[in-house]
Amino acid sequence: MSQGVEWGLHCATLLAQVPDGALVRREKLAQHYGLPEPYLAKHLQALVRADVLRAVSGPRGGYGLARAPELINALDVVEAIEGSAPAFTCKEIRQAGTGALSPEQCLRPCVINSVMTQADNAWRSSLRSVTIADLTHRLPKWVRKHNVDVLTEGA
Amino acid sequence: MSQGVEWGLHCATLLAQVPDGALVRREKLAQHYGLPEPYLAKHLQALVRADVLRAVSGPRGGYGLARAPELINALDVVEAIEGSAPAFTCKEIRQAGTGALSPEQCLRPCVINSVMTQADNAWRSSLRSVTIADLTHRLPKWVRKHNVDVLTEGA
DNA sequence: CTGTTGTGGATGACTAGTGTCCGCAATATA
DNA sequence: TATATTGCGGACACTAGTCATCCACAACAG
Repeated sequence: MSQGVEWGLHCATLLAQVPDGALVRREKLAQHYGLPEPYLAKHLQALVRADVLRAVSGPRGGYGLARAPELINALDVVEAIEGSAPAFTCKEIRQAGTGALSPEQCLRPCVINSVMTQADNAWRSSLRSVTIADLTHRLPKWVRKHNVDVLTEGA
Repeated sequence: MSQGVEWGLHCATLLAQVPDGALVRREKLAQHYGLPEPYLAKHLQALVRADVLRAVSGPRGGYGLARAPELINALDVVEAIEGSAPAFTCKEIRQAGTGALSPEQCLRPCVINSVMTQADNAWRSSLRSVTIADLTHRLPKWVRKHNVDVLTEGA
């Protein structure tokens, strides 16, 4: 899995901690976690397109959450960066080779595909059950204070 | 996710269907699903190393299940091929950059890592709950007959 | 108008997955 | 024991996706 997921999750959680939904510049965001700014830009763009973050150009611009942190879950962030395609894709090999089944014999979905899909759904449900707000609340409050202090210093 | 997972799951399920745990040659296995035999060999080797399949060399040799199909679950097969490492790996970016936390401040695991790990566990639990025996039982019996017929013809 | 900031595309390096090949080891049969 | 068959293991290309950077363009505040 792409490390951009970790970046996106951390950035979204961080943006949920700034007071009054203030905007944070990309440079500041990158420096806060020691990330390469040009590449981080790519992932932030994906998050904006997925309506997880909002971006404002120009001076006093930057990034912020597009919605209330209670309305954004971890799956939103992960899918924005990794895409929503399931990790497992059935190639229907049961329809190939000497043991091939005809298309009429394959009206029922492949049992292996079903099992993998079920596992994928369990994974997605787990991520969907956690919101960005949950993530911030699980942080010790002195960590939240630390983050806000770092972000607002020199502002 | 590697397509070898699909191959391994199908092959394990197929081997569970042959009567008396008879061995099936690699060539036969590859032809049954129209797979490239040399590459399939790689994945079969991994399954043997993981004690999912057993292999016998020489004439009358081939592959069979290493254990009873009730004692092999889907996760065993997936991990044998994909490895057991979780898809998400935390790079601890909270300890880097201007917002870095000191190692003493990071005694608690990263909340984002926790969430991803929890989702990963849900995925693994889902796969672990399904055995190879379950997979064969979910197949229509005329499919099982079809597979056995194809495998035993010319034998 | 001007400087600041994000957007989108083009580009390249690097890693992992895909696929093949060949010599070696193991085994059943004559 | 000799031989043919079969799986094992490593070496080798090819491909796709990730990682990373750069630059011209658009949007915006003072």
